[in-house]
Amino acid sequence: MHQAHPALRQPVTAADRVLQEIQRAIVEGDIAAGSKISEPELARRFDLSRAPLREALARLERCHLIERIPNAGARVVTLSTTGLLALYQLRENLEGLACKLAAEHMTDAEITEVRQLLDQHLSSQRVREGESYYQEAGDLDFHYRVILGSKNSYLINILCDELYYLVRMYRVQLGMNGPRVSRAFDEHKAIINAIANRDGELADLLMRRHIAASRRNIELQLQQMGT
Amino acid sequence: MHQAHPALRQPVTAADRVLQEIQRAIVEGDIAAGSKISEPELARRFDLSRAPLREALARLERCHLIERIPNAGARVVTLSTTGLLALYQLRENLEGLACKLAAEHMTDAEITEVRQLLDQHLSSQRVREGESYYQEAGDLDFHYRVILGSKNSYLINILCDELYYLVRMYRVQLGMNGPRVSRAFDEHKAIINAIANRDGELADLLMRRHIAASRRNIELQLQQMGT
DNA sequence: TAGGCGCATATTGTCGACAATCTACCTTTT
DNA sequence: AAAAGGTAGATTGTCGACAATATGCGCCTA
Repeated sequence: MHQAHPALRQPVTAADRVLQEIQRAIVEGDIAAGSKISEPELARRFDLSRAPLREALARLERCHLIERIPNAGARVVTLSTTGLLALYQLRENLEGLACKLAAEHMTDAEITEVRQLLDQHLSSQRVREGESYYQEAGDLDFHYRVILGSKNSYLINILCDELYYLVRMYRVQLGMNGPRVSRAFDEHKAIINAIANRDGELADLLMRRHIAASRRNIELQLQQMGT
Repeated sequence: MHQAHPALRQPVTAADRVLQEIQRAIVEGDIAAGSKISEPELARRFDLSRAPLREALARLERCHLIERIPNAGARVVTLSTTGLLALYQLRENLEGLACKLAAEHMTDAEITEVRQLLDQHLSSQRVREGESYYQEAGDLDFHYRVILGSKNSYLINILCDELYYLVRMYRVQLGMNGPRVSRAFDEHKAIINAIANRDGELADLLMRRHIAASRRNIELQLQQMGT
């Protein structure tokens, strides 16, 4: 049997469990951005020893949610405009590539599934006008599918395991709901159409634009906050 | 003082030291590709306890040199054609992006340094005609500089910390010396020229071609080995 | 004889304690 | 009074032992 992707795999070890809990806590701001991580404190809080906790911290560092300095401890990352732009710069390129590869490698069945997913989103989105969480979850779901469709394990690993938690953290903590909801759906549709037509070049272009639009939207919000 | 990049930072902790040793051992095939990793054995071999060893293993997994399965242990990665192609596919894109960004962000001083580096390589390469190791080291050095020049920390992290050990492993173990030595130098020159001219688009294109050429070279060698 | 079950062994995951290092406050000196 | 040094406290890094899980062999059964 084919091994499920690590990100989707359910936790089997104590380190896995505490990793997911801390990940959620950091992403949702339950543990404040920029705050110092105390190993003894977290160990007490989650009721386990420091060994599995440190294993979890190592993986948190891997997905850029914390930064560690030897003998000095770990801090939760601080969110910044420059950091966000650097992250989206990379996303634009990597997800563009993912689209191009998805156009080559996705099966017709997988494409059909994504289309069904979008139809689902559309109907549920009509009901919950502008409710940001569902939009976000749906958006991430779409992007996940396309990324997995690239069939490039390194690319999948980077996007799904290492970058997306940070993307979500920015979205949640800077409140990126915005008025892009319905427009994003149309863009998703156009992207999956290009993939279905096996037009990798177009899919690449559309995805880059899609993410660039999202990035501009974020920049505007940040600018307004700054004033 | 600005913190040096992790990859270049000298080891301060026992886990750091053993990480570098095992990294080297795996990359150079001293620990065979595909072989099982025994924690107790390695702990004895490097004369430390399993705690720092496991820390090192976590980081080895991060740079794709080993694969771990919970409760079942770790194996050194197996080298494959499909894996190599997936890796280079990503490199092409990411280093292309790095070039584009380097054209925007590298200082004139940094560009001058890279040019001096290339001149050094050229002279030392004339002496050691076709000696593959030095070529490789020089090549990596050039790529490192350009990547750092992108000034995008996420991109730097992915390329220098997560992907390059595996690239080196393929190069060393599949013996990628080849006749591309002098041609590669010319390509490097062209790339740094484009960066110096602040022509990001061209630098991107040239770097993609440069890596694609390297990839085709590898494919040929693999094909010949397969027959 | 082939296949499946169960136990012995070995390996990984986790724990609590100790050692090494850093941080912060206080003292001392110019 | 400001700066440098030292010391106490806390935190991280490392260790050895125990618990939980997987691997492999022998045995039993069909």
